Amino acid sequence: MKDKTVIDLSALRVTCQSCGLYQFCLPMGLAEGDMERLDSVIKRRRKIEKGEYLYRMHDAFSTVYAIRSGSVKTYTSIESGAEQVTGFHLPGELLGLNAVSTQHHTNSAIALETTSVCEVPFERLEELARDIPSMQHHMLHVMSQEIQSDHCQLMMIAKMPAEARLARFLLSLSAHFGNRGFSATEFHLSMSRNDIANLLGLAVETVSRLFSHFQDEGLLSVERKHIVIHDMDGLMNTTAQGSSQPLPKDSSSNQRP
Amino acid sequence: MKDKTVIDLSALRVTCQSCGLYQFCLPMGLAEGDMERLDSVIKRRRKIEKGEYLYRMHDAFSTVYAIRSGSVKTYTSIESGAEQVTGFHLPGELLGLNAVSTQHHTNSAIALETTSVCEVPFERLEELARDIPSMQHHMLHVMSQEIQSDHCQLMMIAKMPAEARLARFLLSLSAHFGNRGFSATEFHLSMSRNDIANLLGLAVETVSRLFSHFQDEGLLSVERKHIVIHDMDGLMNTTAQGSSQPLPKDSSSNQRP
DNA sequence: AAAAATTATTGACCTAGATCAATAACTCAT
DNA sequence: ATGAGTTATTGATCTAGGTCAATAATTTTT
Repeated sequence: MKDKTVIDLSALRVTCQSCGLYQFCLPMGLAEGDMERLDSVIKRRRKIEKGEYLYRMHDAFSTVYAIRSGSVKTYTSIESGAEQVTGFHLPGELLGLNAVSTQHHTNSAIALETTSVCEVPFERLEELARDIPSMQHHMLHVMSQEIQSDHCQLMMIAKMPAEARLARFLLSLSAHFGNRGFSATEFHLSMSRNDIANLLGLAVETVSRLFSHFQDEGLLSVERKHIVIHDMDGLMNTTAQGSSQPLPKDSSSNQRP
Repeated sequence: MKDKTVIDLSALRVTCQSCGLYQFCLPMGLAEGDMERLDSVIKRRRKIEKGEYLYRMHDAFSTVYAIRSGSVKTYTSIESGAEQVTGFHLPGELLGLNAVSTQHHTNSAIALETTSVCEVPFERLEELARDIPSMQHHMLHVMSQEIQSDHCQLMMIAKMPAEARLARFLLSLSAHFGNRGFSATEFHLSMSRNDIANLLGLAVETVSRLFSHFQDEGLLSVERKHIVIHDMDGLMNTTAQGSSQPLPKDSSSNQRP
């Protein structure tokens, strides 16, 4: 039986210090006083149910979002109707900054499960960034990371075989969870096979077959969305399409899994 | 016969106002006084011969580069030796910002032809950005644009057939030149077929065949690196793999709000 | 200016992964 | 619980584009 008051209390106190993720999130590296200024700017905490949108492509841009819990899929689409998943986003990640240049969102963000986010008005954040050098730097840092991770994704889709792409995807998820104190070898996929396939530029069927194949090889166990990695090194080896294995680093403190 | 003194004079005066590209470049939208402050920060003008590196992957990051003339190819590589071209960069573009997060470059930038760049020490730029709101905004703007263009590239490689990828590539070059007052229908490719293929995630042979194919269709003439587009609409149609044609927008016609 | 090296084109063939199709397993609304 | 609608798995086939190979055009080196 749960004590409702505890839940309500935590919901009321919207402070970064009280959030377990603050060292991965926006306030990363801020001095105490600056963190309070940031707190005063964070509008509120919002709860998003599975399938709800955080924002949609073409929406006016005014707010960036920090994920507290849950997970979010972002994707762009073109007129022809084709969609491209651009990433899955986990707690601590900052979403929406890439709309700065157009002033409207160029992708949609939809919750993959019940998700809680902090909303930060971008204008206020820009003001803060002027006064707090480390905040300004952090925003550039976050965007720079996103670019790097996009380049990595590009390379993966353009140059690596299907097997290596899925292995890398799983390893990066694993690293992400590991970094945050969760199990790196056993976790839950909040996204569908379809979404994974789309992100990796593959057909669903290929992803399905690869999961089965990895399982047959004894590299992992997969049962629907539950993954247990048995042979991390083995998985890594499959990501090396040439000779030496390129270890996948957690694009961590932020960005894509 | 050329008058050397004119050339020397323009080389001496390192001011943004005197540069034909200033409305596409870093000083975009700056007030006059602010532009002078920017001028005082720009270290020098550097000339890079074809094949020389502006910077290499893993180099320490200290400087961002604005291209004045010529063109630059950026690419990342992984341990296995595979390389991924991440972009071709033309006058007015700003290079290097994506190294902010790691403090060292994660890609290499090599000149495709004789190229002239302005060097801006990043630390000084960060300082300026604190004092000049529109400069801070512009830096975020540039990075946001880069992310959007990477997402577009991702979508292209993951979802579009080879023909559409090359057509889009040519159209975006065309738009870029058009925007800068050059011919949108006749231009020179400074990059090799190999580089184009790499950027688009294709084999050289495929690119070659597609050029021939486009020519057979009467869409364009190609002679080595010289391109003349005859049927812009026709080219656009080939980029629509489904139904309606997604018009390619120039990746770098920066508009400040 | 000739030789060597690089870059581009074209053809013949082949394969990784897409597509099509048929179940099976799960989710959700009633 | 029950049926409708998803989502996942597996097999059979097909194809876009990759690979291999030969040649030509161009650039670079000597």
